[in-house]
Amino acid sequence: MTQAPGTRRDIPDATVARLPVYLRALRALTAAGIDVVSSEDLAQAAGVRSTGLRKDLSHLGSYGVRGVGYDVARLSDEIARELGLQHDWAVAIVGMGNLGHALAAYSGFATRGFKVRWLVDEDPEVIGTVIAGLTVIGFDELAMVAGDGLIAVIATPPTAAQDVADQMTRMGVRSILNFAPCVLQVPEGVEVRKVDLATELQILAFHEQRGRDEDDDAARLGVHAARVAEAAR
Amino acid sequence: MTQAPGTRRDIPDATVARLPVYLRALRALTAAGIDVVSSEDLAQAAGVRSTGLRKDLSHLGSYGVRGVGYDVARLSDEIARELGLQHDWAVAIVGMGNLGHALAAYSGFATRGFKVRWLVDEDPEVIGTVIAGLTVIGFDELAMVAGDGLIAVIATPPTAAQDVADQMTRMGVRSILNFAPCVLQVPEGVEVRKVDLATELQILAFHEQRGRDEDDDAARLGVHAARVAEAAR
DNA sequence: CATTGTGAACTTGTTCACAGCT
DNA sequence: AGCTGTGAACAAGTTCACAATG
Repeated sequence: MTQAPGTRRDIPDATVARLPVYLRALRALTAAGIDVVSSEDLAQAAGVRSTGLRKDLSHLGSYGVRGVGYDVARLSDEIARELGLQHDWAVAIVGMGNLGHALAAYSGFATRGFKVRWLVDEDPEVIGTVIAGLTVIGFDELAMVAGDGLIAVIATPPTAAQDVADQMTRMGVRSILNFAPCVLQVPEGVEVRKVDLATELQILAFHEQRGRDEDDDAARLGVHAARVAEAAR
Repeated sequence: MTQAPGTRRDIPDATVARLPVYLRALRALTAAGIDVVSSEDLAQAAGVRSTGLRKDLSHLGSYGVRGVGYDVARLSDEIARELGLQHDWAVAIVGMGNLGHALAAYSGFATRGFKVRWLVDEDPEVIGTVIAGLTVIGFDELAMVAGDGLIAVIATPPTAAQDVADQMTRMGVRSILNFAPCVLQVPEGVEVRKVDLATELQILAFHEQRGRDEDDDAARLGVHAARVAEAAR
């Protein structure tokens, strides 16, 4: 079986995770009026190495010109297409606490392919109130209006998160962004990504502690002065 | 040179990133009154495979008992120690917009080893106001009070983020959690972790689109009925 | 004898070196 | 001449199979 036209040339997960970053950098270049960029410069802007960038882009096909670089507009389109961003995706935010509020008001979604279309809560006190121009609805109402391809953002307390996930998957949602600090159990085929603030801080704490120990080692070895000098450029 | 006591047996990054999840699961077990757990059960709770969990824990040392499992309290302590969570870490949140507000009010930090100690903004209108029980201060004031080991959370618009990062690193901060959708340039030795909401959604969009295409393929191949039956268990 | 801990096999991701184009 | 695209080497991470052991 050969590669049919339009067949998924499968792109490594690590590459997919970087495409949004490239896209953002490309959009910034467009805004700056730059329309051709080398892998070296784009890599710099995206915080990766040029050789890795080229390998990533090679998975999408050959859109660069040797000796010249990449056409910014063309590459943007190509990446956007690959990520499925030709049209906007509808997003439902569930859980209207502090975080839910902030997410509802966050302007960064609209410019990057997402339309917050529904705000959901289970508290009757909250249902019906208007947040950031949208009326908060309950699950039953969401179940009636939710279309295909809806992306759910869970911003509830962790105790409620699994129940919310169950309800969402039952109504056909296949993509979930989970802000609740807990592991979600979902049926196969449902993709969950998590954002866990405390976890991120704990990872930083590990490195902070390690850095400290290294400083101790350095001091013991008398390297400290050299390091300070270096830090001062 | 042999492994001195207390020397960094270096733990793989991938393992470090999972330790917080294990810790959370262990704390939940403690709360439930369970004091011994098998790798199988803990892995389930943490959303990983038992064999991977055991490999991860093996990097910390041997704290399990063969034929029995792990002592929940002991393992919790061990992981907390490894992450440097014996004492709380001070956190400064910079940028008091929507997101900054929500983060300042977020209760999930305190219970997991972090104390939000400073709220920072550059707007004179905002400086001096009280948010979640803390008075917002300016950078100059932060520079005077900030001690060693401070963790900075950047919740400013992307245009301000690099400047903030520069100021923070200049005052000795070595750990940054960046919520602004941009790449930060920092000196060597400074650890940056980023949380980018739109990026996460774009990764989900990729999988959502791919799932859709696969459904199309399946339908074309007449596999759809089988899949539906399977999904219904 | 159930369960941990681990070398070895495998898979995925990154870097290097350089051939291939324009 | 300059920059992309890519196979080959290397490194990191995951899974497997099973020996070790309380």
